[in-house]
Amino acid sequence: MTTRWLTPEEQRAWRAYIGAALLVEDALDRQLQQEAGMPHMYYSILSTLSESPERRLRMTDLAERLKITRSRLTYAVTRLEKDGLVRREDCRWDKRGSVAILTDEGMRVLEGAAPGHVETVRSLLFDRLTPEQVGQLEEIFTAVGEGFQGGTAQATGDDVPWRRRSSKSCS
Amino acid sequence: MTTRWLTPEEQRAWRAYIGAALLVEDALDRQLQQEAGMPHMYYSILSTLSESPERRLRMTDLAERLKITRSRLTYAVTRLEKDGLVRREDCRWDKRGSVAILTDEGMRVLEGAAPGHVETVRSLLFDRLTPEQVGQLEEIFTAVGEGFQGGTAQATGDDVPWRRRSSKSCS
DNA sequence: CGGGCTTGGTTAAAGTTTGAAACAAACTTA
DNA sequence: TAAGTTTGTTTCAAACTTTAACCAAGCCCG
Repeated sequence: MTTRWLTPEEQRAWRAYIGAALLVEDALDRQLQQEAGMPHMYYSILSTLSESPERRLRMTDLAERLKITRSRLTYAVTRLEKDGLVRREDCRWDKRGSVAILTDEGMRVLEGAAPGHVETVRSLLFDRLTPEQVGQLEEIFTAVGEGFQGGTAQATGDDVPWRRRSSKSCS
Repeated sequence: MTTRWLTPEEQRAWRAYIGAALLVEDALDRQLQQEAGMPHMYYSILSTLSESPERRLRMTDLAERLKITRSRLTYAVTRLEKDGLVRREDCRWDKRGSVAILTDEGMRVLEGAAPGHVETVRSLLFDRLTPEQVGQLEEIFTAVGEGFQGGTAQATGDDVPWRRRSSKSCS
């Protein structure tokens, strides 16, 4: 089949998106690196843990929510553990498993970094959008995200490497 | 001043965006790594060069268009040069400068990879959006991107590290 | 029970990105 | 024009990500 190239509108949208998304992530990383000494993803790890019951989550669940690989998470948690912001514990129900737990210190650091982070997100993104656009943004990326639930694979109807299964809480 | 936290709508939009953007970038990287042996950013470098007059661009201009640091670009171009896809030449007008040039081999590789890449972009993004949403996407990220033109700096009205100046073409 | 497959998590090596110097050419200006 | 500053690019080390094993614990079924 002959390639369906992008239409001019699609090209403009794609370029605007790719460029701005990169700038936003960079700015976010820089801001958090300055004020909290960690990149955005690490902040997200703390943040996700803080919202979980007992501030704890199994590694696989955490990876799944953050949409990152287990290996990447292992590395990150090891670093955060060294910094005393997260602690690991063995899962009592499944001896293979381990749980990441946000420490009090981690909670403090998170709370200290949150205002600056939110302010940045706001100034980069929401301050520039109308309320309608905020709604559109949500719809667009919800739609895009859903594409990853059912195995969209391209040309070669391959196996889907991004889908992940779930596991019991193990609180 | 007390923090202006995100509203529930903003939170939903932010989460949908962060998650999906990550998945998209990952999928793009994986697809290009498979089919072209390079990450998305490297592909963008080739692509940008291919659209420039004489397929050449000064390092700084290239970095600016791609919204990446010069250092990152240097590393990438060094690798692409090793692979024979790009060639460097000294700038005749400004002896400090150097130009990156897409080689014929680079052009071939790019052309070979383009269809698969476009197909992926389409299946991940545009196939899931209505034409109106494509328009909204462009507007949203154009607005966001414009925020980086005038120095938006946050809380501490600091110096702006992302703004870059321009330089002569040096064709 | 006892292989053999799957799952949860880590590890090692290679590749990439970052951020702060280092350098050298170009510009400014006294 | 020498001294100081800015600009274009590279370099280096440290931090991070990826990929592909690897290992142990659960699971399945004859």
